[in-house]
Amino acid sequence: MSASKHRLYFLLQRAAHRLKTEADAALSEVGGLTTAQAAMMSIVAKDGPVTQKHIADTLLQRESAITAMATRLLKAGYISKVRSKADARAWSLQATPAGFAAIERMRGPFDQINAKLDAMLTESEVSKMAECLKQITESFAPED
Amino acid sequence: MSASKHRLYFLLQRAAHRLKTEADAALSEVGGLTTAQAAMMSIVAKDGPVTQKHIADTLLQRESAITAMATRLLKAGYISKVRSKADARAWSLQATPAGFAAIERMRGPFDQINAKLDAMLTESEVSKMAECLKQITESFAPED
DNA sequence: TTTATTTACTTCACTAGTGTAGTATATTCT
DNA sequence: AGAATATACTACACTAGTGAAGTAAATAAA
Repeated sequence: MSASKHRLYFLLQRAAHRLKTEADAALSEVGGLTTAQAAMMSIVAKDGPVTQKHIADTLLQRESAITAMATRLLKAGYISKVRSKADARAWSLQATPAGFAAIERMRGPFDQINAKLDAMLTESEVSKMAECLKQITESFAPED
Repeated sequence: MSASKHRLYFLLQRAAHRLKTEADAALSEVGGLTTAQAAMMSIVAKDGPVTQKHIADTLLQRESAITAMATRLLKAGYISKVRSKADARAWSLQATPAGFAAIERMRGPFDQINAKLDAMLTESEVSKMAECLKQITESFAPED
């Protein structure tokens, strides 16, 4: 049991938590977005008008989490939320100019974090890590 | 920028979140503990009577998070909380028999998760991952 | 020995997620 | 077309964390 010997689960959670907290601190300095908000905004900005289901699927989260996050982003003025013309059940979310601006502001801090990661890991370590993390996410996908 | 190209930050958060959700579901079936509670209980059980500060340092979390978690674990009857004899400010937390029993029950599900990880990753991948995750946690330690 | 500072913990308002139970609209099956 | 089912979202109670502001005890400095 190599994974249990190394306590891989614990190490993964701890690293993720530490990195998230650090990123949140860096983002709060330039203002506007938290890392969780940044994750959702990136999808909204990139994939054009999206439904909440699309976001939930991409982030591997529940629809209820997206409802709550959309409410916060709406209140902050970063997204617009109108009924989808194709489906009366669904919403159509889009980034506002203020939303795009907030995404721009967060780029700097995020580049710095990535630079720090690149400084401590070799290129092959990064790509190896990425591969393993993808595999973990896939293998632990719901209902399998 | 290898890390940004691979979106390492995003992959790490997503894998951690997915793994945690899956582990929580598995633990809830045997009953008693969540993964967050399991993390704290492991420390309390292993390191004997501990202060909340010790737990906060080990888990890289704020003292306020530990206060809240200790309250829940106390209510569940998994720990005892008495004043430290050495330091009147501090508490002395210890696992109760019910706490030890809960830890035992969670071992099965956790072994299964580790087995799944071992099945999809080679031993060298696991140890390499562990090393990288430790390095990330250290490099992003507070105040540096 | 007083004073200042640090330390261990608490409280509070907040973000952010799960999971369950609901509503309203779409879709599929006879 | 009508009935059954699936889908998109909401509401709610809950866990779990941050960060700031506070209290009381311990330690260090004067």
